[in-house]
Amino acid sequence: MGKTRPGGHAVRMIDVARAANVSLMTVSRALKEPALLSEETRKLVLDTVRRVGYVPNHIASNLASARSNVVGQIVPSIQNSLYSHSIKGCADVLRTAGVQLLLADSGYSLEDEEALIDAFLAQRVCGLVLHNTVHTPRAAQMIRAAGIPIVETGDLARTPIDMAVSYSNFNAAKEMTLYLAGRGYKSIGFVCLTTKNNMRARERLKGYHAALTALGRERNPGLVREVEGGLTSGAHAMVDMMQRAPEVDAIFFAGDVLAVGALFEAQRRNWKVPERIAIAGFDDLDILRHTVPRLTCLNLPRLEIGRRSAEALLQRMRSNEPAVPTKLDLGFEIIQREST
Amino acid sequence: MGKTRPGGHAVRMIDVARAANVSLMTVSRALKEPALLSEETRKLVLDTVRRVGYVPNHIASNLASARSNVVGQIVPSIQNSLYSHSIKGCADVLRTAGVQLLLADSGYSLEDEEALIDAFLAQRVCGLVLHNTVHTPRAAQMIRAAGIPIVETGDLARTPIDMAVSYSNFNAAKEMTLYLAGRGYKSIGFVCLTTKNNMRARERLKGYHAALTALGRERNPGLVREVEGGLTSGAHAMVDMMQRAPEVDAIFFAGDVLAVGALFEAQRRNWKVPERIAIAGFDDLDILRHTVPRLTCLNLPRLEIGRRSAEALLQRMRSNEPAVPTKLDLGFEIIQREST
DNA sequence: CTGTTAGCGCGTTCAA
DNA sequence: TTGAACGCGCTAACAG
Repeated sequence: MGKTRPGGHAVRMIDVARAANVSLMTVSRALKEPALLSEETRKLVLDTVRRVGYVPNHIASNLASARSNVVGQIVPSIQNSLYSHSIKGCADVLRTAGVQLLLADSGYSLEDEEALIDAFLAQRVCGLVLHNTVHTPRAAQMIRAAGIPIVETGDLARTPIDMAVSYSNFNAAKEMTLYLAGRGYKSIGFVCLTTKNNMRARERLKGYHAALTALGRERNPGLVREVEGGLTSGAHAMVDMMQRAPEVDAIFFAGDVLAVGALFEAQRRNWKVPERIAIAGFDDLDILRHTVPRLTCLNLPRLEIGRRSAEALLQRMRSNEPAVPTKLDLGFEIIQREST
Repeated sequence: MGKTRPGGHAVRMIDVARAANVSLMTVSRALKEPALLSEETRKLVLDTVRRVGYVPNHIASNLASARSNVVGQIVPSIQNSLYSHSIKGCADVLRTAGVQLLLADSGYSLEDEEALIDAFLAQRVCGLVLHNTVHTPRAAQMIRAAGIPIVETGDLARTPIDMAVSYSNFNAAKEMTLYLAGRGYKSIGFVCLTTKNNMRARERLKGYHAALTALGRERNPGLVREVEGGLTSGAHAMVDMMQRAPEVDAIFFAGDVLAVGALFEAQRRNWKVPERIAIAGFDDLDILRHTVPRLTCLNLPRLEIGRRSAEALLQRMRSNEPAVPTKLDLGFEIIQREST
């Protein structure tokens, strides 16, 4: 693709050196190891750098030093606000360390993820953050072969490739189900995203089932729905479930904005929440705090996951320690509001 | 930062060449210009590439060819869903061209934007997308000096540094105001984000005023509020305005989720919308289609702006044309719903 | 069609 | 504290 400078020649380090009447290495040091130079020389060089408008060439620097200052992050969807919190956390921490963020979304596809990992490795990223704990065999193998630190988020991987930073979808779904039971709901419905190709949804469903088992309740297929994302899906799932299983008194929407969609539908139909039907959501989206009634949900450490992932990468990069697999469970909390 | 391969040596192009018993250039060509090779050689090389697990080193490639395949994008906020649509559009188009996206957020600060531009130029990005039409003098000068294509979005810049792809905030705000007047509202309030340091908010306010002038109405400071972002701000602004200027019959919330916050507040207070107060929003957030009542708003081509920005960059990169300043106005539309 | 030569801009290493 | 030589992994330009 594009020539870096169609318009002319960039100022190189050697140009600065000549302009300041020092060697190239002195310029290099003034920029990277200023302590090694006399104050006089350092000042001269840095002034010259500014005067001639020199912009360091990290790409050459990276090649020469066999290091990189770019981290790659792959999320299922850039537009989904849940992931943007992780991205933000990651970007913030990386920035303070002078590391750049290469971003891409996989569209929930393992094949696309593999292609992106390929591309990122070709860019010689010095670390990787994946919102995924399942990968194609080739992807996993490439990452291992690259020997760079990598953090898997999105769920607590049983056997991380390298490191894992997340909460447990299983536990979160289980605890919320138990919590609803504790508030007296006898027939708790469960709605999640399609579990096919979505390990996180699968874990949540398992957690729901585990809670039923713990409660000594029967599984009832009529109380479970797998749907696509979106406000409309949540609305449909609720209406449908209440028709086919009229005994349902609470629904736990374990995904995205499903709960909000259901709540709006209830408003439209003038169904009282929680009297007629109780609703609980998964993520603490901003909006859940402002609906009428406000929605009970889980509070997941999305931003913190991004931050801690970046920190884990940076630490591993600095201390060239061997890749000791590490799991970091950041937990979650249940937020009680008026909808349950 | 991190060594690229703490664990061992990467397979280089020369290793592939030796394994396949050809010259290094033949490997390079098999990867970049396969048409130049005999089918036999090409197949041999590509097989070897796979067999030895070679991952191209774009960083070396970029250095040698003085090209880059990374585009940088800077948005005010990564978490704001408005911008994530632009990011998505940009990322999608770039991906099909094999170009990567370096992302960062400026936090609405010009100084931070300047620092990021610095960092991106050091990474030798081959193009830049900025959601901003105002920059520090040094930032603008650095960009020009770098000679790379750049797209400014977020508003239609009067004099773009290079190219501009956007809608006009001025026109959008003006048209919506006129539209509300056309629906019979006599006293139209206006709420926007703090205009200090925010050219887009400023343009919207100007558009509102221009509409009043066109309508032959007086400006009334009691009908204008500048607030911080957030659902709560919208709610407060509405309540406050209705107390101090009881004649207000419609409020145009020209920013973010302000309108949603106001609507929720109205629900809480049992104020009928639009009978007691009409509410119009700026962006067509997903949720505006699902509230009760659904919200009238503008539909802005956020995704398309990202896509077209990326396309503009790619085109400029391919044809080494001189930097002819270009403006692309993608327009907007008004979506009438029940709230007005 | 394939190979050879000469760098890209910088950091590492060693010498002064 | 400073400098010179060499090479990172790859591509451009030219030769065969």
